[in-house]
Amino acid sequence: MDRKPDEATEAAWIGLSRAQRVATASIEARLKAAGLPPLSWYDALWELERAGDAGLRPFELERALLFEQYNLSRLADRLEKAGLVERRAVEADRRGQMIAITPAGRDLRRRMWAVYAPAIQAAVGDRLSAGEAATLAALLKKLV
Amino acid sequence: MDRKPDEATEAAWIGLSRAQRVATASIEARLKAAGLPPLSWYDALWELERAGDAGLRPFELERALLFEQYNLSRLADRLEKAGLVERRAVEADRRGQMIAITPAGRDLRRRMWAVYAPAIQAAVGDRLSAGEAATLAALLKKLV
DNA sequence: TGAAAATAAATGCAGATGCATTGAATGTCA
DNA sequence: TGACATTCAATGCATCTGCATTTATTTTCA
Repeated sequence: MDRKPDEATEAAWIGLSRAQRVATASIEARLKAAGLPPLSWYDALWELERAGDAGLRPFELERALLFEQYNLSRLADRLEKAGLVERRAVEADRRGQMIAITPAGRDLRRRMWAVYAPAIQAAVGDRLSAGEAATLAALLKKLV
Repeated sequence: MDRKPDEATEAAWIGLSRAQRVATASIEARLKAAGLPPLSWYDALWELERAGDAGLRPFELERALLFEQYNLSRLADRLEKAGLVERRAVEADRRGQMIAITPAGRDLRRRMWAVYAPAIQAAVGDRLSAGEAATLAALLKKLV
C-alpha cells in the first residue's frame, strides 16, 4: 500500500467528501427549519431505541455511532438534560453506566424521522435509480 | 419528491455518512501524525495554487470549497497568520479582496500531499478496484 | 440623483469539538 | 496479594463552528 491514488480513486474520494457535505447540509437544513435537533441526536436516539429498555453502555454507543469518547459523553449530557435519555448505574461495573431512551426520546425520534425521511429521499433517493442506490451502498460499504 | 426513502436509498445514505467519516478520520489522523494541518487547509491551498498568482476572491473560494462565508473568512485569517496566503485589496471593488497563495503556502501544500496521497490510497484506493472507484465516483457525482 | 436593496466580508457571542488529562474502578500477573 | 496496567467516563482548556448582525461598498431603479 501507500502509493499515489489513481485518477478514479481521487475522484471517488473527492466525490465522497462533496456528496456527503451536500447531502448532510440539505438534510440538516430541513431539520433545523422544522425546529428539530441535529442528526447526531437522531442517530443516538435511534440506536438507543433499537437497543431496547436496557439501553447501551456509552462505549457501545460510541462505537455504533463512530463518535469520539468525549463527544459521546457530551452528547449524552445534552440528551439527558433534554429529558430524552436517562443514565443508570450498572451494578456489574461501577465505572460504567447504561444510557436508555425515554418516552420523550422515542417521541422526538419519531418526529425527527417525519422530516428526516423525506430529506433523505430528496437528497439521495430522487437523484439515483433503485439500482444505482443499491450499487452505491455496496461500494460505500467496502470503505468502512 | 418527499416520500420515504426505500431500503437501498437509506443504505446509500447511511453508507455515505459512515464511509466519509471513516475515510476522513483516517486521513486526518495521518496528517496530524505527520505534524501537518487539517484537510481544510489543503483544500484551500490547492484551490489557490490552481488559481494562479492572481488568487481568488473569498466568495469564489467559498463556493469552490462549499464553505460557509464566516468559516472561509476565519480560515483565511489562519492561513494568513501562518504566512501561507496573502490578502490583497482589489481596486475594482473596494468591498472585496484577493486571496493568493505564497511560496510558503505552495511548499506546505506539497508536503501535505506527500502524506495525503498515500492516505487516500489506503482509505479508498486499496479497498476498491479501478472500475469500482470509477463507478463510485460517477454515482457520487450525481448527488452533488 | 438618491433612497432602498443587494453584495462582500468581518465579528461578537454561544455552542460544539479536539486534545490531553484526570478520577475511579477493574484486570493482570509475578 | 498488591503493584502496574488497562478500561470507563468526565472535564478544563483551546480552537472551531454556527448564527445573527455589522460595516462598507456597489447596484438598482423610481
